[in-house]
Amino acid sequence: MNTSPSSSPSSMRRSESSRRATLDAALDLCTERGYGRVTIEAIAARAGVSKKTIYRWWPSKSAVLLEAFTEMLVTATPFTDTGDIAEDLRTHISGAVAVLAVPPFGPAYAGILSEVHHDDELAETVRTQLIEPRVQEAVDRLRSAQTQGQIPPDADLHLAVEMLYGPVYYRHLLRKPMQDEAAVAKLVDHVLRSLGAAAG
Amino acid sequence: MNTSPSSSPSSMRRSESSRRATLDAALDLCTERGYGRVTIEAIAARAGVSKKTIYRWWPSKSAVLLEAFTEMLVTATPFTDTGDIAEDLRTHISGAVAVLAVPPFGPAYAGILSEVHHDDELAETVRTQLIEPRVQEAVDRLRSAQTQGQIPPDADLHLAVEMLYGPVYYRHLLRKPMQDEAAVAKLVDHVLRSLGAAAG
Amino acid sequence: MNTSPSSSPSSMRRSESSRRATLDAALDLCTERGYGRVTIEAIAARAGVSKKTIYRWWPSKSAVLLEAFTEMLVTATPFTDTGDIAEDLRTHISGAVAVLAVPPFGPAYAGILSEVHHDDELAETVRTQLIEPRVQEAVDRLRSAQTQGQIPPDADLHLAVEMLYGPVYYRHLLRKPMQDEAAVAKLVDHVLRSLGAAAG
Amino acid sequence: MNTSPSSSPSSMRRSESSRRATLDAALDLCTERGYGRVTIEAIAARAGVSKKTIYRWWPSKSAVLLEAFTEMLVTATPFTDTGDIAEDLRTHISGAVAVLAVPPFGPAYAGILSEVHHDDELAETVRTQLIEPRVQEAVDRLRSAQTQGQIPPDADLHLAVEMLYGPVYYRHLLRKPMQDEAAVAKLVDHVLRSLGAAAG
DNA sequence: ATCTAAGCGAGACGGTACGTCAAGTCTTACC
DNA sequence: GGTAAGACTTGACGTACCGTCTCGCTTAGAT
Repeated sequence: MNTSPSSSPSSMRRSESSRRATLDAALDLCTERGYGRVTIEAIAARAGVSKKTIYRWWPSKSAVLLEAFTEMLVTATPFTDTGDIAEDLRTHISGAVAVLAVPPFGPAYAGILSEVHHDDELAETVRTQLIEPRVQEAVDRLRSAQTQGQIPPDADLHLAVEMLYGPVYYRHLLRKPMQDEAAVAKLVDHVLRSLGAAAG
Repeated sequence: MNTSPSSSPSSMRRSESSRRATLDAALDLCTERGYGRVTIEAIAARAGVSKKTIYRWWPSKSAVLLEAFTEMLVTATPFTDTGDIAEDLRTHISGAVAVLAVPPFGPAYAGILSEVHHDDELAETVRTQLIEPRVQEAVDRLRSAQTQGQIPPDADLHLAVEMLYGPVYYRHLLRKPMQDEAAVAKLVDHVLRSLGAAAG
Repeated sequence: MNTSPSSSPSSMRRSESSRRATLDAALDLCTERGYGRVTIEAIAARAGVSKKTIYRWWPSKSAVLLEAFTEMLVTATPFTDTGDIAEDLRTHISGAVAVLAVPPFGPAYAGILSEVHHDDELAETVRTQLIEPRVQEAVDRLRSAQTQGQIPPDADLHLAVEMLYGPVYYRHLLRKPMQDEAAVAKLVDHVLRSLGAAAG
Repeated sequence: MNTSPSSSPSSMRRSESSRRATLDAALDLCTERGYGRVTIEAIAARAGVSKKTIYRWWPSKSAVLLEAFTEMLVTATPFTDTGDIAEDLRTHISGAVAVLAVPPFGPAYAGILSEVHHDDELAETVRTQLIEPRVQEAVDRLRSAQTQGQIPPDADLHLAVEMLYGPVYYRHLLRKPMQDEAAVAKLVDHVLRSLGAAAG
């Protein structure tokens, strides 16, 4: 695992304090003015860091925010195995919904996704650093439920994950986030039922 | 139905030719350079229209592209009623997937969504002009299937629509669009089954 | 003599009320915001007159202000003949200084002069309508003094006029206007002495 | 003496080559299209300099041209002391007339003066950087003549300077520049005579 | 223990686009 | 036909950020 998701000059002489100040300033600005109004210029000014330093270590402002965002997400949506697949999916999805509900993470993530379409490198990073690990965890948990007979052996687990995350993204992007635990539970139930599982 | 989706001064003296040239130029530029590199400046130059005129009738570049995009979408994803709900949902979702697959509409829509999070007015327009009419059509069709007994009477139709559109959006935003008709069919089957419908 | 110093279509159907409203609005705006910030746009709005109408009758905003300014000046600096040339010159120059000291005339005139250098037509109008009549009056009065023996017969009267007006313009343009009657009197004395006249 | 006539950030890091290119481009454009048609936009384009850089160092286009003009004038109108005050004044005034006769300096200066009336900062700069040093030189030279008895001890030297420069400005602004050395000589003679000096 | 090369802050630079303003032209409807 | 209203193209405004580029400075690793 690459412990430094950001990039090039690769040096031990990198200033950790500059890195921290940059990430913090970026999140603060994102909270205050929204993703679209965050600029490298402003991050540098706020962090007391030179623009050059930012450009040395990150390719774009979305990369900065992505790093800050990822740091957060890793700890926020753990995957548990209580033996009850429905319970565990509810916990996981609720965690994701909760993170998106807390400024600045929701807007920041929407902003990052907004640039995925015209930034190939960013798209790659989002997929490999953020999406795939999470999807893999979900698939793994589903597969374990499968071996325990809670889910039919021929179920399409990747489709299931998409049916779980899809509505979450859909609502987040249209700014009508999932309201409560009940909505999440209902979604999880439907997805499990669509796989042919016994009702939750 | 609002016949003039764009905005303020409201006048009969508005030049239709300027409006057309603007929308066309916007889409062309979106194809050529991608949403992120479209600028009002460039649209104006390409359309042979003054920036002032654009600013007079639209609040932002996303509003311009949204209008162009909406014009297209209205005719591209009609709702049919063949009596077979699975068939009709497949047709509709496939239409949406197909539109998103054709440049410049896919990138344009991703770009528009990307600004929904920091542009309240745009968000409102997207929801009322674009999303809700389409969702309503889908819900209507599902309800009709419900009265015909193809779907249980207590099914949550709005959730169903979200489970259909959700993965489409999810994949579009992560740039892994639905590959083929089979994938769409599988999704539709799962959603219907999650509602407790008889298998497709 | 051309009674309508402004220009082209020459019609009896011209609206006098529009003309008045335009000139008044122009002077008002000149007082309020200074010559540089007067615009045709603003004059039209203030006067309740269409831009087209202004462009129909005047070639530029300086032409508008020049017409308004000239109307005023005609009556403000009369030439008297008390028999005492020094007295009469003092009266005349003091009149000119006084007009320039009253907003909006001073700034307006400075503004008009400022465009003389890149507007040939305006330059011509300023010279023939404004400067030359006034210079001629001064020369005439000096000549009359000459025939009365108050000034030597070989004196260069045009140079004298320039030595009188020169410092007035010089100070006006550098925004250090003549302070008082005494300064004017001193100037007149010096000019007369430079001509070889008996001391005032 | 202020070695950096232009303004604010005051830095050693300023690019001299940008400064030169800007001043040169400004004068060139002034020659080609006249003061009124010179724009910051065009200066920047011609000089290969960014607009930001111009705005960083000068408050307005007149300030740019003033700096260029001042550089020229300093060397063009030196003050000599041949012992003959009339001779020296003729030399000085002829120098000023000559500079104004050479495009782009005459039109540039008229343009600058044209903005003195609605630009307080510019007015201050023109007075302190351009006018007063020159006036002071003239007054000094006149005072030296005074101590040598060429001019009466009670003569008003500042008035004399105004009588010299006044007609030059007057004629320049009305675009009837002094024609020749003889005209300048005549003016100088009259001014000296007005002071009570012995005839030239 | 001192070189020395890197990272660093600061910020000037050439650019692109922004959103606004006014210029001057043109069209529509009124009188 | 002159007029008020106002949409239109053009082009400049002054500002904000972009990403690149010196500058000196500090600072850690290698000499």
